[in-house]
Amino acid sequence: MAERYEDSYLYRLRHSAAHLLAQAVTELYPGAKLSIGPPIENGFYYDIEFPEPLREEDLPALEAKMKELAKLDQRIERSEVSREDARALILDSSIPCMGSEVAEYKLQLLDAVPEGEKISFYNQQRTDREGVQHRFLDLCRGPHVDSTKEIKAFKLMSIAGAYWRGDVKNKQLTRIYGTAFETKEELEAHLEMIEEAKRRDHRILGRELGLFMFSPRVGVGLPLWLPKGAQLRMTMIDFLNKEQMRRGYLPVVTPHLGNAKLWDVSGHTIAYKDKMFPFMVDDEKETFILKPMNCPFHIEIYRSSLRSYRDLPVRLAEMGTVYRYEQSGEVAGIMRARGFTQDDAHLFVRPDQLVEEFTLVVDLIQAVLSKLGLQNFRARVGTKDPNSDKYIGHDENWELATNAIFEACQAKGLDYEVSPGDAAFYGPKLDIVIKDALGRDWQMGTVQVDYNLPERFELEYIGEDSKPHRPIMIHRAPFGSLERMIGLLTEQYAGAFPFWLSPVQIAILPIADRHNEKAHELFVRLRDEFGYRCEVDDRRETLGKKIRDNQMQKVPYMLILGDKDIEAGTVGVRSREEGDLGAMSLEELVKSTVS
RNA sequence: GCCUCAGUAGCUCAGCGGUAGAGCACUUCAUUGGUAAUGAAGAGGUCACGGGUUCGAUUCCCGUCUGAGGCUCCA
Repeated sequence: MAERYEDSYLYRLRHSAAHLLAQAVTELYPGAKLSIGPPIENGFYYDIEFPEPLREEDLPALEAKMKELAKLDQRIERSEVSREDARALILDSSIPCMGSEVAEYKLQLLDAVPEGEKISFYNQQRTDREGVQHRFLDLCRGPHVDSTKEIKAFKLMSIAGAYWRGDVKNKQLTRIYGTAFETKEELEAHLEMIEEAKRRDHRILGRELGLFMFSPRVGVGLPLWLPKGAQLRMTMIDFLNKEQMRRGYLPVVTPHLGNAKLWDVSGHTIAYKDKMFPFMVDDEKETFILKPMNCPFHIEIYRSSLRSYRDLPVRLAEMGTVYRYEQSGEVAGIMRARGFTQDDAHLFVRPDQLVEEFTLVVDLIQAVLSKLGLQNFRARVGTKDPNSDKYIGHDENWELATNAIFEACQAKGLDYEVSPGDAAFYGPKLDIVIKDALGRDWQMGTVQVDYNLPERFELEYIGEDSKPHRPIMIHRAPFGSLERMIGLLTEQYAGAFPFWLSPVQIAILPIADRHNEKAHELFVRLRDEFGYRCEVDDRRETLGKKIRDNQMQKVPYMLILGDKDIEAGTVGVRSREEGDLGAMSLEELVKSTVS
């Protein structure tokens, strides 16, 4: 079994690098208040309150100071002390980096150490050749490496603001991000990997491949889909619709806005208000809102007829475009837009169907992820945070719902982690989390169990006993959103989508003008007889130029058409991955090659 | 919303107190080409926007907008 990162030498090294950073900060910026500095997935950070704002151009000097301090070969030593002694140390202004002026956060951290737990400090010190004393002492659980000289390969990456203890109400500290590795080679490789990831950034590829664009004249976070991106969406929608039809889903279509009263009933106008676009009040004094979710509309459709227990489950599906007023700093290209389309559906089920229906949804999600070629995902069960009051509904229903999710995951052999506080405000959920090229987590598919909206909207079905009963709702979106999924897939494949997804599957390249007519005939055949998405590149350019351009557009196949081919009744086939495949007939091409 | 950074031609970027430059893309001309860029010419910019400093601002300062990386929040 592999060693856990938390137990590794690298983890200790990065933790010590964070201390080294803090030591450099205290020497260069007296009065800086230290808070916390942990190792993280790809490096470390330290959160610090500076007397003057720190700027990015200050980082090289800090890095140089760190190098100098590292070379001093300061021994890093642990000591355990009593709570009283810890307090005294933190307030001892004779120690560099300590003293009452800079103790604010360290004292709070000390108070947060649970009673009975050991309190430890890590100390590193050395007098340099000029006789200057260097010392750094930090309240810290550890562990660390033995000496600062082990910290050789590191780099300070960036500066960011971060709220003390992650709470917006607190002061914002300056977070310095850095990374460290055991060797210079590993550090270089990591930096190279980041560069590579930037090259496959979905925003860059999205423009280069003609998938989507943004215009400030349209508005923040509102993508415009270009022909090739729109084709990609349609292909994904077709695929999902077929999967859903096989599973008994029924299509519905609902408007983009509706009467706010609906959302009063659902609870959105209260719980979700700051995420909604400004309300629209018309002459009749009716208020309309742009829908941030599709649920209330689907609920109205459910309510439109009297439902029997025999009718359930009712599964209403819609590609529903919703609008959420994300804070300006939160929009992120297509991954986090203000208008986006959910592959949404709402399932109205009897209590005895809940686990089975949830299981079928998990099955659908697994099928979708597998078809899209997404293997590296995590499943996360978001449960209620017992300390928060943002949730609605009864505790016993929350428990029933949460248990149903666990049961369904176990039935489908889906490994999951539990994340308290990640539930929706109306119920617990199962989320699929996938990393992008830069290693950032994105929530993709989601399934949510909801006892609350059926209650608020007084949903009913007539049971076997001819009495009304209350259904349970399942909200689910296997992609999560089309926008985010396309962004993720673009990075995943670096723009080279699998054949079935490629906006243009086959490019036909006539060599000279006199081949254009045949090229267009071929185009029509491939489109109408075989259903392929094709393009003819009849620009007056050389073949080499056309090949290069279509290769950069990541078109899976190019068909080259010249005198030789027309005479022989063949085409020259070139594959995106394998290059020139030689001449073949159309039948050969369709049968054995294109896929 | 907050912290840091950035905004020069459609795209990628250089320049930096004396009113702008390259490559690609675009247009025109020549070339009709066999597996990753044919050659030449031309056209393109209120240097994001608004103020200020200055004889003079794309360049320095302030504000706004937009984008990026984080934080908070989320599909």
